[in-house]
Amino acid sequence: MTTATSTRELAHPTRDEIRLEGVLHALSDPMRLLIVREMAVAEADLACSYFTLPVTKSTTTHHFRVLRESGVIRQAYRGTAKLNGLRREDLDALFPGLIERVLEAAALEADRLGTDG
Amino acid sequence: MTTATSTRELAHPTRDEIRLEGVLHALSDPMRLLIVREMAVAEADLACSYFTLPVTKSTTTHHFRVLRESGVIRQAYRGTAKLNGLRREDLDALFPGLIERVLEAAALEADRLGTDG
DNA sequence: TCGTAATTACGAAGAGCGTCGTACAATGGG
DNA sequence: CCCATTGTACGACGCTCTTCGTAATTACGA
Repeated sequence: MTTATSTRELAHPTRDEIRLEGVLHALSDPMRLLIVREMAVAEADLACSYFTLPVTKSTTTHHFRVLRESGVIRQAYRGTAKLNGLRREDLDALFPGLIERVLEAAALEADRLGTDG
Repeated sequence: MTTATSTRELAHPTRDEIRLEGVLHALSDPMRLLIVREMAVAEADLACSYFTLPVTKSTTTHHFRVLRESGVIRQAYRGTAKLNGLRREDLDALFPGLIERVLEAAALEADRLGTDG
């Protein structure tokens, strides 16, 4: 109802509010791990529509929200799109090296299983 | 029914059967993370009764099983007790450095939050 | 053999998760 | 102004999870 154009704000946990258990849980889902892996290799933030997951848009929205609310990613509106990016700095400050190891482990497992990522 | 004394066998996933998502999920529960943290600082394998968790024994058994079936720990009977130990070699071979980072992150978070582990 | 300590099995309650479908909202372009 | 694009809200379904209580199992020791 406010007159501002892009007032759509998204709730993010502050760095202090991020919990290890929440991050691990967020990463323990195959779809979300896939999202995070694609996001990690990207230089810039990506729109949700960039990710082509074998689930509906509703489900995709749900997974993005879980990732955001756990502190793994940051989301911001830009026009009709919503840009997503890893919160690398926050995660590395809280859990040094953790994300890198998870990404590396995911890549190794993908190779090992012959699947992709 | 067999005449052997300690035939009680426990099903463990082979190294190849361990999945990253399963490991992350297993570690995403506070109780299980607590168990793994205590196990990590121990030199030898520990009995279930060593761990004093704020849940009942039934629940503790459940968590140990989740950890075993995800490949995080190994369990073996010895008398009336059941000894538990981290599968460090398997985990490090599959996901190099991952467990160490998780343990380190858990310790950092415990310090940060003033809780313990 | 009997008792005790350690752990499991089973069933159940309650909550949460992943998924979907449909209807809705916001933005930008013609 | 209308429409296409992008993403959300809501309700629902089935499944899994965490937790418990109680009964049962196993092994050791007296």
